[in-house]
Amino acid sequence: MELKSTKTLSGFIELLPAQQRCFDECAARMQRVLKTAGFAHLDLPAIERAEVLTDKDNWDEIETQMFLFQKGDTKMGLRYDGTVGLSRYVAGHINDLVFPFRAYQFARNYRGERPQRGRYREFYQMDLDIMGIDTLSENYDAEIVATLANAYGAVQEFIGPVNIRIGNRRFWNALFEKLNLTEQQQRAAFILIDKKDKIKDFYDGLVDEIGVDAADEINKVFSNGCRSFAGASSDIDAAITEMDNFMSLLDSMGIKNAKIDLGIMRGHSYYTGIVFEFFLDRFPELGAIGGGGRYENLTSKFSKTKIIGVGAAVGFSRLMVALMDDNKIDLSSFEQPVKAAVLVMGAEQVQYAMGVLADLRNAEIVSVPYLDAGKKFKNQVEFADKIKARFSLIVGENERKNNVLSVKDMLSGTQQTLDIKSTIELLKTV
RNA sequence: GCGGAUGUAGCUCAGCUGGUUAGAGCGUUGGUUUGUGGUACCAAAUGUCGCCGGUUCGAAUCCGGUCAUCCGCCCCA
Repeated sequence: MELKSTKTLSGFIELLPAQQRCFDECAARMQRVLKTAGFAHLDLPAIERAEVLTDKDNWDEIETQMFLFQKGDTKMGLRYDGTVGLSRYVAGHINDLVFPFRAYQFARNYRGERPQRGRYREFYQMDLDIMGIDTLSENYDAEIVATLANAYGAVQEFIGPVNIRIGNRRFWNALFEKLNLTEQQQRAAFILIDKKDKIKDFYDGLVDEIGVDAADEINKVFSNGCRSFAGASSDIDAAITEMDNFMSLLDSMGIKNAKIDLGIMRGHSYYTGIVFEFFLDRFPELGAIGGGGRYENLTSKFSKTKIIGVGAAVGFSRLMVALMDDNKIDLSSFEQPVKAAVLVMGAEQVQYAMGVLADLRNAEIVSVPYLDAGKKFKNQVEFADKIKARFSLIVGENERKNNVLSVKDMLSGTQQTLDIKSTIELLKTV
């Protein structure tokens, strides 16, 4: 019989047990930080109506980017990030929620694009957002960034320290206005600035799009800093003041690893104010490991009420898989979860062994039995060794008759005979 | 959608200037007197060499096509 492939579909991820434990631990720690900051956990549907996911009508074109399908007359698709579903959710439950509304999601998202390194078709993303009706203070922007920084801080022992770069769309909009750029020129300039670090002919490209004079002004932002434009216009001043305020709020919350970098743009067109990206100090080559910003009008297609938000997303799978694949995370602490392997020598001992197992578990000792009692004892010890059990608890005829256990220390190889109570005491102290 | 690379045992790969029964390491199973693992030694099992076609006396090896995977673009809603 021909064997079927055991490989996952391209772009899909699965982890080995130790990796998964590490993944779960990091996910739990980061979520705990968000819960402490009062973010409500939302677990929204993975499938949305196609019209929620896209405004485009060209089914063939968007099918290359998303997973779309049809049941009866309903076109639907898998969500590609948390923001779209959240917008629908908030707009739909506007009377049931208290604003400013803060929520986080930790969920799988799906993209239909062709996979490549660090880009998957199915991945976990952590989204956190604060949304307000009509107004939402820019002070929340700082709170979002500080909260996310703390979430990364909770897993610092695995991923190392992060640094934060802060951009500001408002500043650029004000500058573009001042430079009298057309809408088309603004869009072109946006894209070039966003890709600034990736492309070589940044300046030449700018000149092509918006002319020498404007290109020189934009270059000045990167050479002399945004402050050199102080007084150029009231909008520019307001943007600079906004950034100053933002940075001092971060400082108040103990976040010292942030700096302004106006090259940070973010690809999404919906951002309107502060934008930010997080990077790893130790592995800058991984690129942004999370980011976000302030947006407006994201819910306009669902509600007439104006909802303003600031949010962030963490590419959690991408981050963890990139680090684990290159052995940048030490998994040794995740490889030894079993405290006791209960080895059973002969079917007559099974009943006694099961009682021992229940006692161990009541005492919250992670314990695993080997219940093929007819197997050679050698195989049983080998099993205990392979699962890296700290102790083997041997149950043979003698042990059962005397109501004791042979407790073998798998590191030293030494062995002693103890009753169940003393065994549990020993295991709890190790 | 475009470009590059790769497809050989469960896994990682060698073999590829064409030539008898296709190899290694790891893993798996069994054994080294059967109540004791991590080391060592011995042995065994497993492949239509991705698929289709062509060249040839002869193809894992050369050529064409196709599919798949990986990498890089495009795209990034």
